[in-house]
Amino acid sequence: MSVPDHDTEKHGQKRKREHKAHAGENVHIGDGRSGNKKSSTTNTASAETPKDESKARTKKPEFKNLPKRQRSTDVQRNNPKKAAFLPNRSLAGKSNALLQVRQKLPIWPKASDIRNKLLESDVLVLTAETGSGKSTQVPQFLLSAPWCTGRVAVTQPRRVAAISLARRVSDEMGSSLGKSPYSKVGYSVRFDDNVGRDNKIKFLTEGMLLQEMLRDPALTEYSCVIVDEVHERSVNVDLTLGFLRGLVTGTSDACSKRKGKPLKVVIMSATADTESLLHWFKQGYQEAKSAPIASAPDSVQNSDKNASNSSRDGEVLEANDRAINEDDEKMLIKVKGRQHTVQTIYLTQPTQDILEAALLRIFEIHRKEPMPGDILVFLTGQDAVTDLQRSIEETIPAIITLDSGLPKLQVLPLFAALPQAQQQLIFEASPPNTRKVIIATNIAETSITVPGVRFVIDSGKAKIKRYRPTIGLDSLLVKPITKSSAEQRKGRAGREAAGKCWRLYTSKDFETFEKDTEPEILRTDLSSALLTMMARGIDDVVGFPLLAKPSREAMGRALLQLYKIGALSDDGHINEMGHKIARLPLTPALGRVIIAAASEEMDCLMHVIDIVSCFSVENIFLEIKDEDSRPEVGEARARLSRRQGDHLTILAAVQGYAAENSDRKAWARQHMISHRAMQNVMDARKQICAQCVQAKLLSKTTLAEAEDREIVSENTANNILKCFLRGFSNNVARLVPDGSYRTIHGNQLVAIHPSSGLFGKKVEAILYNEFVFTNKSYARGVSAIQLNWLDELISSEA
DNA sequence: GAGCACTGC
Repeated sequence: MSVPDHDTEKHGQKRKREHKAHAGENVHIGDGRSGNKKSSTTNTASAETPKDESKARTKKPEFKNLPKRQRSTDVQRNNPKKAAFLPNRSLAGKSNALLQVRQKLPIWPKASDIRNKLLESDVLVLTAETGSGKSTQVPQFLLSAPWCTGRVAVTQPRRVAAISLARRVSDEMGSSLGKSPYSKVGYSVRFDDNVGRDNKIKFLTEGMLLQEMLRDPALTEYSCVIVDEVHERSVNVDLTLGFLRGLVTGTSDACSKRKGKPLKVVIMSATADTESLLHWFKQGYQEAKSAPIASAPDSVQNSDKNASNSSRDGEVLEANDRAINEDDEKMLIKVKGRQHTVQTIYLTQPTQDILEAALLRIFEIHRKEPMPGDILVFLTGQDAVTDLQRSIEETIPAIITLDSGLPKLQVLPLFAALPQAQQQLIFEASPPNTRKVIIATNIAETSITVPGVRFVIDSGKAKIKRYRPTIGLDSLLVKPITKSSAEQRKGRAGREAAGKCWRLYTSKDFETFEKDTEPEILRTDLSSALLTMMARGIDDVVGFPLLAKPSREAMGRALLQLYKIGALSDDGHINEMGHKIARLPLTPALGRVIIAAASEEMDCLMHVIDIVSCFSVENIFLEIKDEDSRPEVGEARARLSRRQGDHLTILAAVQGYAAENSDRKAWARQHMISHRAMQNVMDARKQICAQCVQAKLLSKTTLAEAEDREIVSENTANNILKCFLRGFSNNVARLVPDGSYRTIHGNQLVAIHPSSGLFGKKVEAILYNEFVFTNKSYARGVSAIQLNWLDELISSEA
């Protein structure tokens, strides 16, 4: 199997490369536009390497809830040669064949129960374990409901999941996908909108639904919103639920725009605490009943609870009463999954050395457990993964000497920063008589499903990011996982057959784990979430219904932050600047930088967009390892390096990549820059440019002229950094006499991260993109600035 | 001298 690396570059010369490419996401390109016999792949992928094409761009489509056998149709789609031979009856034929499989899913017998409950109630909470088929079947069940005159939306936390589920459901329905005529199923994710006029079901990311609410807060196009994977509790899902509660209970201003058409909300989750979810919705109905006017501010609400209800629709009130009095059972459905049994084995004594324990366990499994059966090990991070990989590889020779009859071991690391081609290896069949050992971070818990796993080894730990509002610092530390997370990891052994899970902790330790992972909204910088609310008309962000209430401190810090960048007026309401920032798919700080760069005085928008695009995707720089580094790589990198620091170095990298018109992939390899990350940067750049044109921050002519960007002058370089200062005025530290850096606000000690070009350098002051505590407080994405720029900043604000 | 995982018209 060749490494799927050389996918499209030769072909890419001819077509505009940028808008297609975000490897790992586009499950397959162009497919949506022609889900029928004329395989779309012909115009994009190299016909001679169809498999490589699909693999290069695919993190394995994740059919969480479907048995492996069912995935075969996707293989056919991925393989245009094969697909070309499929007769044209394929759509209907495929759908019929799939029906038999669907009927065996645990969720299948629940169809009428689900429909009946939604006749009575607008809200339904459905818990279903992995393998039940909920994500694919429930949307289809609802299409025949009498209230279902509009679309059914299904939200997903991740883009790949939204796309692959849409494809699966369209197959099941005998429909083509997306924009093609008569297609019943579409999807909408960032960079890839594939929704057709006739679509009845639309899969979309949570973020995308929130975006749609900006334009249509009442979600008038939908009869139902299914919120899937709620147990993951992303910030976006919590915001989504808040808005949906307002819509179903009638407290949202937007309700009247639905013109009496009901909105049904189905909340689907694997493990969530269903009682409290339901309780929270009922509480919403209760509050709606006592609130005098839709979305009245607190002060008004408190003044007279029995004041006129006349402004609200009588029907809504009736529905609310019904909901409040409803028996919980009538709003709840639980479905068993179809997982194979997994035996759990704990340590009898706690261990000090997880890697050692994992190493022993791996060889123990390898000697005693039958083949086939791959091993999946969950560790905390990239370092641990590569350490264990090394130990295993060092130990293998000794083990073989002891027992030469053992099967071989193939060790495969898996973490997000790993180049795509290497991630892809886990999906490839291992050589005969070989057992795979996949050593993974949390990426294998939710984002990537590893096939062939029968044995799981769980370290019981993960790195968790947590924001500290008091000092504006993110910490990224190793913590014990939660019970639900441990169950999730264990379940990875039982997807294809019965399996075993070794936990590298005692059952007593397990009992000390928290039940569920703390919702992200409680451990993140809230400025983005609050701006999202405000831009959608929520005046009283403190009163916005959230399943988990962040601390006052965190809210206060975020509001202050928004005020500081000028997104709020003095009275605390969102202003025009805030609205502009909210429209950009960026953090508020980065959005503010964009606005600053568009000013006549600064005039460096195109450059700033390049840098901001990089900060909004993963790290573009690959690590140069000592062993394999070719001298020319070091030189190529050095040519990109800029003395001012990382911002301008990144700019040089993006410009170098964008200017390369013949072979960008080779350029990326030559500079040890991630091609995949760069494709994402190009997508983001294009999107941000388009939005800047729309917001009149950028004229189309400037955009067109900017294709060859000139060398950055000293003055422009300074302006670029001054723009970043606008959004990141808190992220400034100055050199103090002992040679360390301390923050201007708060006098915190800051070390320049070793990945920075300014590492080890002493400059009067630094500006940085991120402040993260790992084993020290590190500044990442660092540039040198002049302290007097801060005075300029203050005087220009005044 | 070091990087859990996602998302955004």
